[in-house]
Amino acid sequence: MNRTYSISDLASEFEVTPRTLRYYEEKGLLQPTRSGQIRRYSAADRTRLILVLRGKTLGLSLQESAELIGMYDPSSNNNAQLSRLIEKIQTRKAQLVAQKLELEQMIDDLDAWEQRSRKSMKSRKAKKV
Amino acid sequence: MNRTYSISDLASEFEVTPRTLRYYEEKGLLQPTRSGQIRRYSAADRTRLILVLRGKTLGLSLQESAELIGMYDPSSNNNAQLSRLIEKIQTRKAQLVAQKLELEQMIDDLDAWEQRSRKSMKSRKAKKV
DNA sequence: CATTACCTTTACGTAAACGTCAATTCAATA
DNA sequence: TATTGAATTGACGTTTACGTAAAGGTAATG
Repeated sequence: MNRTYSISDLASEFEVTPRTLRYYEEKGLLQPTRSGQIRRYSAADRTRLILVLRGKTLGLSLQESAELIGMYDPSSNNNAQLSRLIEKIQTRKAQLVAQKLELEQMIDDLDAWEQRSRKSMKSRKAKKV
Repeated sequence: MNRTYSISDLASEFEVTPRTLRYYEEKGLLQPTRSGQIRRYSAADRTRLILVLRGKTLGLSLQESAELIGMYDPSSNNNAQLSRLIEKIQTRKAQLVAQKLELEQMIDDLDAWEQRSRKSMKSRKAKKV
């Protein structure tokens, strides 16, 4: 129990390079312990890594991810901050929803345009383009 | 009609610098015409700018935005690509939804922890922390 | 006509997020 | 014991997305 991970364990599991993990440590996102010179990553480190990587797919900077993760420190118990965090996420989600609607509008436009095109082609019968 | 915009028009409207607009042009995202040396942005340019900026808030690179915008070229009328685009957006939205759920779980955890803390404090009565 | 207000290009600078050697160390194995 | 494999620490390089002068053109205005 209390399993730990080597740098290559995590690197291969999450398809990042060791360099990336060291960089994240440098930026305070991970805090592996050392057995001698070698880094040993805890389950907590692994979880934080997951959060950082997810943050990236959501377009957050490492800085932002660091802040968000800091807000989920059970010992600090800062629910107010966590609520604000959720608000942020909701805002972002709303942006995505809006964007999606707009794209659907676009595709509808294109559909309509295609329809008209087809019709006018028909009316022009065999006329060449 | 066929209104155009100066670089500072767009810059101030969208709160970016002229440098940014020139950079976007350099990257092929905008294609203003010239009256003499001066750039004149069309409504189409303005629309593309909006899309680029929105892409940014969604965490897309300029490259990615360029690709997506390219997919919405009415003259190309490529509905299949547009559909793929919508899929991408939906995927991203799903990620956000999942993330939000996870955060809500986190806040619930913290709430529960807080509850327990309060209770144990009660049971210890006036014992100092 | 001189100033002001915008615009231009050229070009070097910068922060973030790693990539990519190079030179070592250390432990396990042939 | 020699080698191999994985790890380490520098340290410089790279890409993206602009920032920031510097030096100059142009048009309207006092």
